[in-house]
Parts: sequence; structure tokens; C-alpha cells
Amino acid sequence: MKYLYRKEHLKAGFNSENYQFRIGELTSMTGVSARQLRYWESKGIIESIHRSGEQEGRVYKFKTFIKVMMIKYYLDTGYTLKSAVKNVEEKQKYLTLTRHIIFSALNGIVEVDGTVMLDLGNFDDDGQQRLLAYFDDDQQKVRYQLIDSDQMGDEDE
DNA sequence: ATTCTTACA
DNA sequence: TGTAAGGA
Repeated sequence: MKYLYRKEHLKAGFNSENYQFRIGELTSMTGVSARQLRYWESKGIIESIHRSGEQEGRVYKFKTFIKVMMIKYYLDTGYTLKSAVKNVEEKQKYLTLTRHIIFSALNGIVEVDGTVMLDLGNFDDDGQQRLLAYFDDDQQKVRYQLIDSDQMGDEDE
């Protein structure tokens, strides 16, 4: 068993603040026009950072990208902008909770017998067992495996 | 090249 | 909301 990544190495990659987009990029990513994005911002639905100095223009955070995607989804299924936004904002608190739990649970990425697995941290209160999760490509589902914590450091790099 | 605001359709 | 104008 070997650590491919430890928690601290995953942080930068999962830190959504590291991903920012200009309006043209957000438009091609979401299918929402620049006109709409500016209008939504004027209504307080989304936020952007105004870059000062050389490179003018709006900059959107990853969080905004997600929100725009979700609003677009509801618009496409026939909701008005107002109700689409309401739906999205109701769901956002659950997304936040989900993200908190998943990111705090994720302890690293390991490889066991050639299979890449997520280290989900201690399974029991006294820290004897570690919970690992991996994806079964054949059955298209998540599988779990327990491993003794004292084996976790083996073959470390 | 891209984005900005304003304004009219 | 789209589009065009006219600047940055």
C-alpha cells in the first residue's frame, strides 16, 4: 500500500478559489450569454470580481460557475429566472454541507494491490481501522474496504 | 482579441 | 435578451 497523495497535496487541487474565469470562458462553459451574466449580476444573483489595472473585466469564481450551471438547468426546464434562482439557492446549502463532509473525510489517495483508492480516514473511534473506497469499473459502483491503520504508512515515498 | 457600458429593438 | 455602437 502506497500513498499517491496526502491530504495536504489534494487541497490546492480541490480549492475552488484556484479556478477563476473571465466572462467569455464562462459563456462557452455554461451556454449563458455575457449579456445574461451581466444582467444577473446587476440583480445580485451572481458575483464577480472586478480586476483592476492592466487586464480589465469581470472574473468569476468556480462557485459562481456552479451556480450559473444550475440556474441554466432550471431555465432550460422551463422555470422563470426568479424561480430558477430560488431553487438553486435552496439546494446550495446542501451542496455546501456535502462539500464540507466529503473534503474533510478525504484523507488522501492510496494504491493497494494496483487499485487506486480514497483514504477516508479512521472508521472507528479508537483509530484502529481505516476506511478506503474505490470504484468498481465492472459494476459501476463504489466499493469499500477496511484496512488496519498500522499498515497505512507502508511503502511510503 | 476581448470586454465594457449604453441604448434601442 | 440580443445586438450594435463606440471606447478601453
